[in-house]
Amino acid sequence: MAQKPAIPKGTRDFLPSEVARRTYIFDTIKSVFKTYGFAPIETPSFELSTTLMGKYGEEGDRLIFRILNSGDKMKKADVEALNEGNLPRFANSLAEKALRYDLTVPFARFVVQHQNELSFPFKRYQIQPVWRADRPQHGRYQEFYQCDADVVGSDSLLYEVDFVQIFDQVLTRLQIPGFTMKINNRKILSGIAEVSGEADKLIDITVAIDKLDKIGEDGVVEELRQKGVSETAIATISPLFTITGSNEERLAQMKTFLSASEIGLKGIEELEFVLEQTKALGLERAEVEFDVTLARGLNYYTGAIFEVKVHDVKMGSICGGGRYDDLTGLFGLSGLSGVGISFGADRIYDVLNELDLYPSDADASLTLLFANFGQSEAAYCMRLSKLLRQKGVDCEVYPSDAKMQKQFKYADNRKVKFVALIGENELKEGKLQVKNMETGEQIAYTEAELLAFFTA
RNA sequence: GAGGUUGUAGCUCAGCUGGUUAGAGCGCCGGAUUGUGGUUCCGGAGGUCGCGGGUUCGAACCCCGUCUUCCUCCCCA
Repeated sequence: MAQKPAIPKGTRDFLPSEVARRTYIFDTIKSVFKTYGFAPIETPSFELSTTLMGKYGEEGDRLIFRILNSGDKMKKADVEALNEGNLPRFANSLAEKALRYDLTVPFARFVVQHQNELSFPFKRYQIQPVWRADRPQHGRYQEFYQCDADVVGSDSLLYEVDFVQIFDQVLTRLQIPGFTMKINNRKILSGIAEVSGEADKLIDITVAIDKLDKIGEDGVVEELRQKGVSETAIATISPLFTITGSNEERLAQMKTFLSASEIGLKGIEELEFVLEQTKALGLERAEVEFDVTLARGLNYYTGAIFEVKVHDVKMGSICGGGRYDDLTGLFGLSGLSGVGISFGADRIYDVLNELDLYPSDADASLTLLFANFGQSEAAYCMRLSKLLRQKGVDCEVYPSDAKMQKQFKYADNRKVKFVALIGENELKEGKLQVKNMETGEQIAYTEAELLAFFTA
């Protein structure tokens, strides 16, 4: 071994026990999605650059992994653009393909492309990896799995209500003890910008107030100034920083604040509906909080905005989502409203590891190991294994007649539930020894009894 | 993309102002126990000190570059 092999930064390997835990997470999410009527689709891991570029804001483009053209296509490089200093155009000429950055934009592309094969409202879920050329940090990877559920072709707020239930169901089933679902509405943010007289600075304003809990009131004011927001506008916005009380009380205060803004009041109305319906349905573990400062960077959201954070753990949001009225419009099909959510599987995996929340059978391994006592005994065990496997029992025969100590140690490491000891004597007497590795108890069975025991 | 930080055995980490042959615990392998694991006891193997260059009589330690880790921004799952 000349040099130790390595994997790229921000990626990870998963051992069998780790994959078992991740499978448990994926299966939990899938089963809930399914009960709400979502069906799975898949899209390619990479898309045409033009499909992705420009869909995630200025910062987003920087974080998209580009795939270098190969072979003769390299000759298509736009050297002129390079000389002119137009790096984006030069990059586009070098890389016609890019790894997907999220699952929502490819889904919008998918819907437009297959519009005549789908019936609307179209509900799909999608669990696949995405890639971001971000600087890795705790809970931040360059390759990670998103678990998305979206519905397009309906502007019904009942779907927002469903998604709130889905967040609650999934995270409750995963045994996460406490988590808060923050909810806001982009129309309320538009209303704020409108009321302050800076409607054209909507993005700057929302990005700034989104940082309230991080940089504080003074920090937000400072950032607003830097972005060129007027002092009168800042003075108008400032009272929002100190809004408190229950969701109902906050909504009431916002209603007053936005009384002059039609779009703002529309946002309040939508949010009220979702919160009322949610209250009527009830929640298991989720706490719902209306947070005016919740903005979510994605600039395609137009209505509800969601974010979920786990209590008492140092981790960014584990889920996000929202409504986007015209995402498919970017690909030439307008008039379709969509709403969706995303579970960050890798962050959930990290949280569950940190809080040690896996059920004991999440990493269950082999059910039965046949100890190997030699050629003829092993041959008998192989026949018995085949019978058991046909009944769906997972089992295997130890590959060589090594010392019992070694065979048992192997069984122990593999977390095997039972070890069968079938040597010369057992075969002669027709008494097959089966040891329970947890209790240490050992029982002799006839072949028929053994088959019955494991297939019962 | 900006600034900082980390890297020593499979894992977690010691290693003094630069000074012989780089250590420990756990794990691994073997034995005590030739048909019984998870406990105990005894023994053993295992390291180009992330990589490349430089300074020095001498570098795990100092300098430069690079990769990686974690952190703060940016942004986000």
